Amino acid sequence: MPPYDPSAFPPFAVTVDLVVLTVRHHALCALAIRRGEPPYQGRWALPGGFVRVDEDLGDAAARELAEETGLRAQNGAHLEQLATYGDPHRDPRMRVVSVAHLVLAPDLPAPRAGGDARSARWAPVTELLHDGAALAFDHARILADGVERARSKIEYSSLATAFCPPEFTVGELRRVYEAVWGVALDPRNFHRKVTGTPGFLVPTGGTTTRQGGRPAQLFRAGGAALLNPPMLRPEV
Amino acid sequence: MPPYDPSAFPPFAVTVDLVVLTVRHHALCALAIRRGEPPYQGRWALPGGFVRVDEDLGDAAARELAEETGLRAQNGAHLEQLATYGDPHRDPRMRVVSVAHLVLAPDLPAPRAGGDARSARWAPVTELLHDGAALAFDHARILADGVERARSKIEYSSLATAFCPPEFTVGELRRVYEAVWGVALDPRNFHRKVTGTPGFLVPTGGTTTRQGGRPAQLFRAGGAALLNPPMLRPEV
DNA sequence: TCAAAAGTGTTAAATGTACACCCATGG
DNA sequence: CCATGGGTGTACATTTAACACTTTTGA
Repeated sequence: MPPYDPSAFPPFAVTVDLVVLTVRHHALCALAIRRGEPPYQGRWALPGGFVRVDEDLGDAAARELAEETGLRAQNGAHLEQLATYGDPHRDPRMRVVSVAHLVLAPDLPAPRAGGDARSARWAPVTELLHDGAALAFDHARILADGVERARSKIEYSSLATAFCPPEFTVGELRRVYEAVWGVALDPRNFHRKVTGTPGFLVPTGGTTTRQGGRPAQLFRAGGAALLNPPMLRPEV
Repeated sequence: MPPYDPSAFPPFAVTVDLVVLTVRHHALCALAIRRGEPPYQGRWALPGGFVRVDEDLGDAAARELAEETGLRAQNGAHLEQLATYGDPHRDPRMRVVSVAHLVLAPDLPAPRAGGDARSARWAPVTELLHDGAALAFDHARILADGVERARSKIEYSSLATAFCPPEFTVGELRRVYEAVWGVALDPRNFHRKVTGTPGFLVPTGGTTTRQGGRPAQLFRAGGAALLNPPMLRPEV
């Protein structure tokens, strides 16, 4: 790396953007914020903000997440770095490099953006990625990358449990997979598969009938991060 | 995203670092550059440099790759973004955010760094990640992340062919998998598997005896990016 | 009593694994 | 001739996929 010559390499602004995903009403949804000022005033965008001088990237993402949603990354939600976007013209005001992060959260929280519920909402990703939605900046691309990451990662990791409350049933977990992948899964084979994968689920002993029908066992996420064997996504 | 207030958010330097991997002598190797100046003078580091004002991140990575190795990303080599590292103290001089990229290249090229071969070399990753090696900055962590990405990605994508010359044999491809994963694979089952995976390999019609023994068919990489079924890495 | 969701059993097909065996070359 | 790597056949174990069937609740 050559010595730093500020005149040859003007500085950049560095931001974090968040793809916050959850499953609501059997649909994969993302958190969107309505922009109150130019550019892209009035358009929907991903939550995000500037990284502070003394702050690591992951810390900045966690801080923005707490500020915009009240969610704590500790508390069930999963936070990981997604990718970095640095097209010279992605922001018309200046040169901004944005480190996008992916958050997977349970359905519980109601969005709040500075206390103004009208300017933040959960929207189905199909809607946000539709041609007419026209998210601000390159946020459609970032959202699409985040959704793709989530779709592939629940296949070989235990991350699908991050979409569930602390205690959940096999059926609830199955509906997460169905919503994220957009397919129907055989409930009987799914049950055998997840309960047979070591470290994925641990029974809490309790049961619930909140989904109707016969009482279902309650589970919480086991320690395993990687699933072996993986969940198989039905082919396209 | 709030308005940009430069006094509140001092600027960052943005760099790209490169994890350039190849397979030489049955070992997974990475390109290392010896630092000629402080900090970490005399220590080995990953190649990299500052992103220019009007340059996208991928373009900066491709440019650095060409400058430091003569490799063109077009020509067989594979280039993808890896991850971004932004710890406030990762560079003692100033706040630097580095967007690491991963390059997979065939064995052919001899390293050259500004024409000085003594200051650039291919080193086995086991050696570079050994405690005594002490790569500069956080480059050991970046290299480890790149190796892990390569190990998992050749499992479900056709990327292993990026380590091979334009035409290669099944045995040569197998030795790539063995070097990257550090395991021995059954040559017979491997042959059936790769030739049976649609879109992975297309025969060129030629044969070669460069590995000795019976002449082997030559193949080139097929169009498929994702392997279905995936190659299975033998369990640990 | 019925609908709904949970959970178990069973079977056929597909896939993975181990290894015996033959093939075609260079030395 | 023989060592070396290339390639095919085959048998067995494991996994997947489809679906019949039983269980336990609330309405």
